[in-house]
This record gives sequence, C-alpha cells and structure tokens, in this order.
Amino acid sequence: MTSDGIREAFLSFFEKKQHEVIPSSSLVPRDDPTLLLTTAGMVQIKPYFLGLAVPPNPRLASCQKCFRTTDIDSVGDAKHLTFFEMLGNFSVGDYFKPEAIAWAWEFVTQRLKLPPERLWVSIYLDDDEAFNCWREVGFPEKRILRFGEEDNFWGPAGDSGPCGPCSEIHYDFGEDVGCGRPECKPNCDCGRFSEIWNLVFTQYNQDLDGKRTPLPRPNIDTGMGLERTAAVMEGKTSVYETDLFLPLLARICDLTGEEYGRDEVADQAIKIIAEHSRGIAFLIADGVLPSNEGKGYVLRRILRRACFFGRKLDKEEPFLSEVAEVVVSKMGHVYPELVTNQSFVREVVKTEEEKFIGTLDAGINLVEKAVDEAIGRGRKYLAGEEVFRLYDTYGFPSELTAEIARGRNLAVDLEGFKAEMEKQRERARTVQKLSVSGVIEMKGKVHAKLIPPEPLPQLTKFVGYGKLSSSSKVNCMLDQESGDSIMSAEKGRKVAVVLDETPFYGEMGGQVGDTGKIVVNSNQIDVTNTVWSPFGNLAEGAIVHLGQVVKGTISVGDIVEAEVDVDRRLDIARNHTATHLLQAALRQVLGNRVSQRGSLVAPGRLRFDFSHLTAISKQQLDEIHHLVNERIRQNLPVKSKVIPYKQAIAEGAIALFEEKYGETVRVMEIGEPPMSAELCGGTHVESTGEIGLFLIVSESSIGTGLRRIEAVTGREAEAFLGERLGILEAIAEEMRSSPLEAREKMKALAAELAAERKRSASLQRELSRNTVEALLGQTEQVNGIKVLATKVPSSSMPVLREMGDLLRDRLKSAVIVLGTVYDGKPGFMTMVTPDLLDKGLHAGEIVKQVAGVTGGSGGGKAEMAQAGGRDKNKLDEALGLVKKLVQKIG
RNA sequence: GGGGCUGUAGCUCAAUUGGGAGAGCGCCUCCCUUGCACGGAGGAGGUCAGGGGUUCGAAUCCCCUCAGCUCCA
Repeated sequence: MTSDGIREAFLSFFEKKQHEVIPSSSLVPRDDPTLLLTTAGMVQIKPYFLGLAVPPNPRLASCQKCFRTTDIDSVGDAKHLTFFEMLGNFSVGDYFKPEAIAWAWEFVTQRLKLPPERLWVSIYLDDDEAFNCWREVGFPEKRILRFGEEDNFWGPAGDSGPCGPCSEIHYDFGEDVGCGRPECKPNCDCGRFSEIWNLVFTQYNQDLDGKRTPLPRPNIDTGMGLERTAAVMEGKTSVYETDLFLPLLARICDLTGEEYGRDEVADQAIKIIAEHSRGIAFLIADGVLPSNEGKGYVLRRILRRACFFGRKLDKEEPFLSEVAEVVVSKMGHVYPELVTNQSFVREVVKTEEEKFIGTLDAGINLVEKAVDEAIGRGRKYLAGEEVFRLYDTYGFPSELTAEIARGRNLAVDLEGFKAEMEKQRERARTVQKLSVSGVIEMKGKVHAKLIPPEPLPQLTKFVGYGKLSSSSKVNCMLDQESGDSIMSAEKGRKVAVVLDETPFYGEMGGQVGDTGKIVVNSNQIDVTNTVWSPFGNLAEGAIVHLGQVVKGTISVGDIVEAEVDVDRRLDIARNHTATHLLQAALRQVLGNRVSQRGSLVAPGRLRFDFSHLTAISKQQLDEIHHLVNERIRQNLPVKSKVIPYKQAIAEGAIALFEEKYGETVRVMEIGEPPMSAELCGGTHVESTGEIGLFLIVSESSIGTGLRRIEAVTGREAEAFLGERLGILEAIAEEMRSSPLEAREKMKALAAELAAERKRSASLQRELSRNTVEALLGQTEQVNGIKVLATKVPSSSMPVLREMGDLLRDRLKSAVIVLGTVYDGKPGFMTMVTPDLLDKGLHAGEIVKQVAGVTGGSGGGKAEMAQAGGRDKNKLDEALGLVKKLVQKIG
C-alpha cells in the first residue's frame, strides 16, 4: 500500500464510523497567536476541545500537515522529521477509550493488515481502563507495556488545561533490526520499534497547582504518523525509503551527481535536503516568507540548512527550487495550495538560496583570515569565540568553519562555541522576561484594577462610531502614578478614567487613541490618550481615558460630558479610511499576496507595513497613488456591518493573520458593491471624498520581504504640498528662474560649477608651480643640509602638499617647511627627503615643534607631516625655528 | 523584542597608531593585433551612507539617523 492509499484508507475508514472528514488546516495557525506553527493534528480541533467553538460534528477525522523544529537535529535518522503528515480521529465529548482502541485495532489489523504479532501497545501506569479495552479486543497482555508520565501522559499545553493518559501502538521490525539486546522493547531508540499511532485520552483538567479533576465529557485525540506508517506498510525501516521520499532522493542525486547508498555521510546530507525541501515548499505555500524572526526565521533556518548540506555534496549553485518542484508535483494532488503557489515557491526558494550562497562566499574569506591569524599566533585551534563570531555576525555555519580549519590542520573549540551560543540564548531570554514583565506591570496596573473577575469588571460601551460627545457616568478612576483606585481627583492629578459609555476610541488595531476633554460644570479633565483594555475576548473591555485634571475636582459617580477632539478625530478617520483604500490599491497593483504586517493610523500620517518580496517601481507607486486618489474622487460610501466571523471570511473580507477575533466581527466596506472589505474596529469617514487628497510621502524597505509606505491625507496633505511647492518656488526665485524651468537651470548650474571647479584646480596647480619656481632660490644651507622654510600664499592643505611634492622633486635632498594662513588659521607642511632620514631628521617632529610656536600641534610620518596652529601672527617666528632645529640635529 | 557586523569608484573589496583616498574588474581615447578573459600607453570616474562632536588634522575615535547583513527569542 502506498502513502496515498494509507491516507485514503484512514479517512474513509473513519468516515464509515460517522466521522466528518475535515481538510488539513494551514501550517500557519489562524486563530491561535500563541502557536508559532501547526505542530499537531489537533491544533485545529483545540477550540472544540476547549469549548470555544462548536464542531461541525462531534466525530472528526483529518490528515493534517504539521511542522515542528524540536527534532531538527535528529533529521536524517530513520524516523525524525520536521514536516510530517498526521492522520487523526477525534471525539469531541462523544466516544471514548473503548471505541478509540477498538477502531484503532480494527484499522491496523483489518485495513492495513499488519500482522498482530508484530504489534506492541503501551499505556499509562495506572490506566487499567485502557488495559481492559486492549484485552477486550484480544490483544495479548504480555505485549501491553506500562510507562510513566514521560512517555504516556499528554499535556497540558502550558501550565494548565485539558490533559490525559495516552496509549501508543508500536510496530516491531524484528530482532535483526536494531540493538539486538534481549531486553529491547518499544521506546528503545535503537530503531527496532516504531511508534506509529498515539491515542490520547483527554480526561482531566489540570489547574495551576497541578491538581487534576476529571472532565465531565472527555475527548479523544489521536495521531498516526503517515510517514512511519508508510515505512511499515512498504516493509522499510526508514521513512526515507518510502514512496514519499524516494522521488525526492532521486531528484537530489540527479541534481548533485551523487549516488544514494554509496557513502553514509552523503546519504545523510541527501536525506536532510529531502526532508527540509518538503517543509520549505509547504511553509512558503502557506504564506511564510524567510525573515529574521518568528515563522520566517524557522523557514530561513531549514532553507539554509538544506543549502548548507547541498554544499557538502559539492553543489554550489542554487538547486533547492528544483527539489521543491518535486514536492509540488508529488503532493499537489493532496495539497492544492502547493500547485496554486508553485511559481511563488520557486521564486522565494531561489532568491533566498542565492542570498545564502552570497553569505557563504563572503564568509569564506573571513574564516581564512581567522585561520591565518590563529596560525600566525602559533595556535593549534580556532577559539570558540571566533567560531561564534563568524556564526553570529555573518551567519557562517560552525560546521563549515570547522571544515576549513581542519583543512589547515587546525582544531576547533566546539565547547567554547556552544558556551557562547548558550550565553546568547540566555541574553535574549532574560531581556525578553524583563520587557514582558515591564509591559505587564504597566498594563497590568490598569488591567488588574479595572477587570478583576470579581466583583463585576468595569466594562465600557463604545458609542464613538456615531457621535463624538456623550453624557456618561464616571465608573472608576485610578491614580496614574500609584495605580490605586481613587474616589475623586483634584486639579493637577494624573488619572485613568473609566466611564460607563464613551465616544473616545481606545488605541487598537494601529489606530491611535482619541484625545479631548471630560467636563462637568467647571471641572475638567484633559484627556491626552485613550487605551483599550480588553477582557476575555476582544468584544468587551474597558476604555481607559488617560489625562490630567485641569480644573476643579472630578469624582466617581459624576455625570460628565465626554467630548472628543473633533478635528483630530476627523484627521484620524481620513487616514484610517485611506489606509483601507491603500491596501486595496496595493493588492490590485502588486497582487493579492500583499498582506498587512502592521499599521499606524495617527492624525498626522499613516504608516502601512506589508509583505512584498521585491522593491516597488516608480510606475507601480504612481499607479497606487493614482488609484487611491481616483477612489477618493469617486466619493464612495463607507459603511460598516456586524456579521458572524465565518460569514465575513466567506465573503472575502480581509482579516489579519495574527489578530484574534470574536464570534461576530465588524466589517468596513467601501463602495457599492464594495471594492474593499476589511475586518476593522476603527473609526472612518462616511464617504471617501472627505479624505480630500492622499499623498505617499515615502516607500521603503524595513527588512527582507517587508516594505513600508507612509502617507498623509486631508489637512496634512495640503500642508505637505504647500510646503513642497513653497520650497520649489523659493528655489526657482533664488535661481532667477520659474518652477517649471528650475530643473534645467539647476542642471546647467551644476555643470557650470563642476567645470569651474576643474578650472580653479588647474589654475591653482599652475599658481603652485610658479610659486615653487620662485621659492627654489630661497633655500639655505644649514650644516650642509638644504633647508627651505618659507611662507606661501594662502593655500589649502592638499595644495600645500602638491607644492611640497614639486619642491622635493626639484631639490632632490632637502628639508622643506611651508607655512600659510588659510581660513584665518596658520597651517604647516613639512617634507624630509629620504636620504636625510638617518641623520635623525623627522618631518613629524619638526612640524610639531614649529606649529607649537603658533599654539598648535601636528604630526605625521618621517617623510611628510602636516600641522595646524592658532595664532597667525606667529607664523614667521615659527618658520624661523626650522633652521635652529636642523642645526641642532644635523 | 535583544545583541553583533557592514556601508569607500559602475562592480568586488583594500587603506597599520588619526597624518597625501587605493587595487582588480568594468568604462573612454589611442596604439598593436583578424580570434576565445589578447597585449601596450593614457584618461575619466569619490558627498569615504547622512548629520553632529573630539582634534592642528577624521574614511579611521565618540554620539545620532538611515540602509543592508546576521544570530538569539
């Protein structure tokens, strides 16, 4: 049976057992920001287990693509993978152990027809229920093994949550495989046994103290590794010999000219490349791009690892995109996203690979240099710090460094390298903790006070979509400094205020918080910022007004007028709607792949960060610009509606990957029919015409695959244009020209300036030559040494040097000191011809003493030196010193 | 989020302690030569990323900004 057959058999088997087959979810978890990537089959089932969502059917089955880096260092052995497919059947409070075990047994023995005598089962220490279930199906007791928490207890994920014992099915490849010891059993890592299926019985809920209480409706969560099962079915001990990997190995051999099975080290490299190529293709197809952080960094790491092992096979040109093609062609029928994104995958892999090859090439020089230095110092090894520096700073793999060093008979201090690595990890971790606790402290102060579970949290109703002022009651106040709850605040006090309802928008989703005032009679708080403090999910929470009492006293319970600064709010609204128009235009011009990575909507400007691989051309930028302004001129209506999340997604509204949404969401639509629809809680204008004008102020790169556009609208755009036009007019005026002709005029002026500079330089040179001719006669003999110490017309240091050169050539053997006054300050240049050096004459020493007379200092080399001074009136006196100095030494 | 590194001619990169901005390739002109990286002579090309500071003097030292690379989380 092939891997396709196993997949098919599994899903249809459980379909017949009334399971609903659900498709694999993306490797990028949509609704779970706590997870980096989809690491197990149950990831998309988790919300159902937690009771956060209702499953379409209490019985589910899937074949889920998974990715995890925990085993990355074991990749290449018989069974560890980073990317794998997990077959699973799930019960959400429906059936439990008896059915799970009976069906697993039935599937393995009847459908897969695995010989029962080859199978072993493990259970948790005291799980007699599972033990009995296995006996029930006729499984021999002596092959049921009991293991502890380490092997047979799952979860909880994090400190608390659902968890439970599990039972694993192991396949025995036979005595001739593995360690051969008589006591060899499942969980021995010799390779004789392969764990093919894990049945997890989620029956407890663990609280923070580690106490477990039984769940009223326990769940079943199983995972059967497709690759391992395929190996068993195809009679192979290694996953790499299955039909899932053989085509990949073949293609890699083809591309590298290598032969599989010839050399163990080469085989290892081939296997690692094959393994990583799958992850690479799938991650990119799910929208992950190589970057320096998060998911992107995971992708970059495996891509570079694969590339590195390619180099070990003497393959120095990019080739991974070709291997990825095989992944697409062999698995595209199961995962259509591979086919849809085929060209994208190819492009991303290729550019990243080329980049890394560049990094390696540049790094080789550095390693050679480090090796030279170590040898030069008579060392027999390369220090760990050095290896680490090469890795940390230049991304040069330690294995490669070691290899080059070995070629020059140098060892490498790998222990030291690992120690440095650990230090780096520690550094990042401690800082992380600090910054997190800092944020928690700040936000927590407000949050903990406002939203305790008991008594009732201080929630706020937001009324700011429709109106910009409201009569509200002060529900609660905190002192900003101490974080303490207070009943009233007098003039001068900085406070955080929570009202029962408010038109103030709390900072969220990139849109900055509102400012304004809270007044009652002659008492007033100026609100300088507003923040949103969510409770549970984002649908509810507290809106916290931060500000200062400027008049009188405000107390809890007061009925106040909350008034938003209207002009500022309208500026923000213009920018927010413009951001949506911008995103729509970007997608139209650059393609739907453009996805938002962050945004800032402030009154003065808007900033939009998005993923895009290449630089944006001037034409594209012009087009984006034009599209947005065209839609402003069309004065399209801007409307919001609140609908279920699923419906919004089905209608094609744009949602953010990382963002967490409630059950119902607000969708902003622009135009009829809408040309833009985004999930958004922000405030907008009523029609696009209000934006007035949209101007892109800058477009830049903020990292690999990430770009940023900054723009202004409305009043700010007007001001921006006014300023720029003003500058242009001023320039035109200064150039005695008009704005239209200024550019030509400027070009002409620049050309003229360049020509004049050249002319001036050549005149200067001519002048120098003449000066030099005149100076030749002024030499004096001091102790048989020709000395020329004289003042010359004002010249810059380079000109002085040129004169020195000419004099030196003419005089052959001499001490030359030229003095001048340039920019109001004295300057000196000294030259000593080489033949006089061993008499103890040193240009640097001479010039230092000479310049000293004028209150300056200087230095240089023995043959040439220069200096500056302060007092120009002492120039002659200083030059007079030269003769004495030469006399003394000569 | 935190650290390390880099930015010099069109390209790839040098420049010892702070003291005269360079090489190779490419480009232009001329000579030689019917041939694949010919050879020879000459030449153009620089805001040393940008700004500030220290200094008589900064590509070099210090601070800030921008851009790129890289590691860790």
